[in-house]
Amino acid sequence: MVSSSQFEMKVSREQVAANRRRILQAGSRLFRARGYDAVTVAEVMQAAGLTHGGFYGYFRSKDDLIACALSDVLSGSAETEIDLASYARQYLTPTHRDDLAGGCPMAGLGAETVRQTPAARAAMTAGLRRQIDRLTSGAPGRVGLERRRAAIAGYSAMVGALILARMSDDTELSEEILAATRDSIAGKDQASPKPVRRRRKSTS
Amino acid sequence: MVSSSQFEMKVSREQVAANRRRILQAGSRLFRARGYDAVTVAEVMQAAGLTHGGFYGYFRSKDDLIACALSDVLSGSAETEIDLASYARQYLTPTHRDDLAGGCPMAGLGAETVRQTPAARAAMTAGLRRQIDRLTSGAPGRVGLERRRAAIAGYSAMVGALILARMSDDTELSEEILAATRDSIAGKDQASPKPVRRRRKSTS
DNA sequence: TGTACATCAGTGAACGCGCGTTCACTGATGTAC
DNA sequence: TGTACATCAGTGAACGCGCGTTCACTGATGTAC
Repeated sequence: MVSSSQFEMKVSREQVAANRRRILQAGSRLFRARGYDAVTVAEVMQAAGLTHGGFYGYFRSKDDLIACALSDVLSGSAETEIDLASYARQYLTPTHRDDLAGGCPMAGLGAETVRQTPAARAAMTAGLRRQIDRLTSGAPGRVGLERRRAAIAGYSAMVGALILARMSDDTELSEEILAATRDSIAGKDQASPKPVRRRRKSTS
Repeated sequence: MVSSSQFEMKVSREQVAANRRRILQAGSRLFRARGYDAVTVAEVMQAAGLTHGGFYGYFRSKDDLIACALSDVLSGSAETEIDLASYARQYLTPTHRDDLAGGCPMAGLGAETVRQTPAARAAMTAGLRRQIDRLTSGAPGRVGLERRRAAIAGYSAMVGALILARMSDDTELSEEILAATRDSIAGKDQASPKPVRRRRKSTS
């Protein structure tokens, strides 16, 4: 097969790219909401507006989709720094807790990803590394190492608290977990150390 | 059916009770190691030394086993208090990270339990509540509320850090997460505020 | 103590269902002349 | 510009497999006389 001109079939290619994007997003949302195993290839395709048979024109397998969907959601700009305190204040909210599908992939899928493909774990690890870096620049501390430690411990607390808050079947306990961890990171009494820097609603 | 004397069939009943205990323990370990969905009823029974058909003499369904197994592992003595700092020091270790089957159920199964039966969530919530109470008495702080907040935030950080450390495919990052969170809770420079009080190796 | 009977924990084959994956086909899009 | 042909994204039926669950059966344990 001779390689075709790169301007042939322009429209089709855009359509295909758009479909791929829709499959990735549908997969990402469904996986976060219900876990890897419980989500069906057919469901993902239906959510993307296609039939299940076409799936293998886009991905080699369900595992491939998982890895690609993770890479996709987690690939944010590594540049922008985030203020740890203000991030915690938006992360540890009932809104985020109840938004499984649109919420943080680390909290929703981190625990299950240990048993996934190396590619899936690699995608997650890369996302985690990026997130830590972004939080480090906006963390309190004199030295870089101190800020990095605060970022790691703070992010761990956020992820853990969100998971425990989601798990609890008692609303009061659930909200207590969010509030306690939020206050512990962002400071209940002490004012936020830096002016709040707004980020997108609730992801990675 | 007339209720039989409570001393009839003594041996059989003990055998049955022992088998039930073995099934619960095998289930608990397998679920923690591989997640609810990936574990087969037949596998659990084989691990308990039985064949799969006998399962329904012990439990009504796989979901029933999940709830009972969770209740079983999480039912520790609520009385004993735990020192937060020393608990963190044994919780956030590579040993615990690598011991999926014998490790903390909250870290291993917490995230997946959101989508489980009400009974499973209730068992987990009860276990979490007990754990928070035990950690509260051994947490730093002047007032009770302050100690409780430290216990919740500290435990959240432990669970989150263990999950993130397990997820990472890079050993260096994984151990950095454990160390950073451990130091953040237990104090790297400041001495532990209370004498270390030994607890069992690594559970709940 | 000995013998016939009842109970019931445990066995393993079988059933039904759902899911990942395959494949022959369709029909719209774009190409060649 | 118009017509015949090639490509290939998408369709939906079908396949195979594994899992939860059921069920007729076995055989050891304990009971009754």
